[in-house]
Amino acid sequence: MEVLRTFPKIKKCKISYVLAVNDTLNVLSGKWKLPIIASLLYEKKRFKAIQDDLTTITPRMLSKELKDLEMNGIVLRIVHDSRPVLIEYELTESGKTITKVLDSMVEWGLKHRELTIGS
Amino acid sequence: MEVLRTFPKIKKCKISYVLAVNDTLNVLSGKWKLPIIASLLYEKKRFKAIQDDLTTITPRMLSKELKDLEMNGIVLRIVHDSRPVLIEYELTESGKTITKVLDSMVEWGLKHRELTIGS
DNA sequence: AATATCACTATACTAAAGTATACTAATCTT
DNA sequence: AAGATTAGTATACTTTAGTATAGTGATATT
Repeated sequence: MEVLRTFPKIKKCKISYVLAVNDTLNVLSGKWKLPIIASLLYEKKRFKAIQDDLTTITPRMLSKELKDLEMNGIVLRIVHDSRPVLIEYELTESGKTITKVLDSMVEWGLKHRELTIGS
Repeated sequence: MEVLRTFPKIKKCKISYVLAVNDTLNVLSGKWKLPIIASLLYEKKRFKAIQDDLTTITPRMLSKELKDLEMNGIVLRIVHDSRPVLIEYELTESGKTITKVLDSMVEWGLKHRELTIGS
């Protein structure tokens, strides 16, 4: 949000596009968002399972990031009313389709390495 | 770099892909990288011109970010040996092609807004 | 009954990112 | 000669992001 408000006099690109880029960037930025999304890509998981995947994340951070991702419609928190209560985290449709953005990042990143370090 | 080192036990995606995503994310993250790239998208510009575009950036930040972008092969610093010395900043090929990533971000971001706020 | 596990929360801290304000050396304009 | 402009740098600060460490309440296991 902040980034885009500071976007300058460039009127050639629509404001909604700028907002859209920023939404995407917000979802992916920070140390843990991407690892968490990656951990949930192929299967829904419980809090502990994600934590075990990421090994060095603190529960405080994981909790905070999951809430963040949930609020932003990337992750779903499913509460099964069993005993004991089982809680699972799952990617939403948006959460799954963000792989397309990641793909374009892989493509650019690889080409960029070729052009810079490679040459 | 840091983000990817913490990437977990997910071995399904190649490590080079993870590095590539991280490279891309590093180029785009932070408050000012994207605005600076946007400012240079259609024409090369001088320090002052970029600063005027971004209006609220401090010269310290702009200087730091331009150095960063230069080191990462996104921006070229051209010193014309005129009097007075004229310095221009220009996007590299990689800098220009990153628009493809931005395009995919716009696409995802717009669809995501539709799916969440829109519905 | 004692210990363990799960899904977190609380408090206090450190580190990284960004800002505010002032300044400089070189040239240019009046 | 005095002031303005360009392309920054220096120092000190605030804010945001992330970490460390400990603890809670509900259940489950031995």
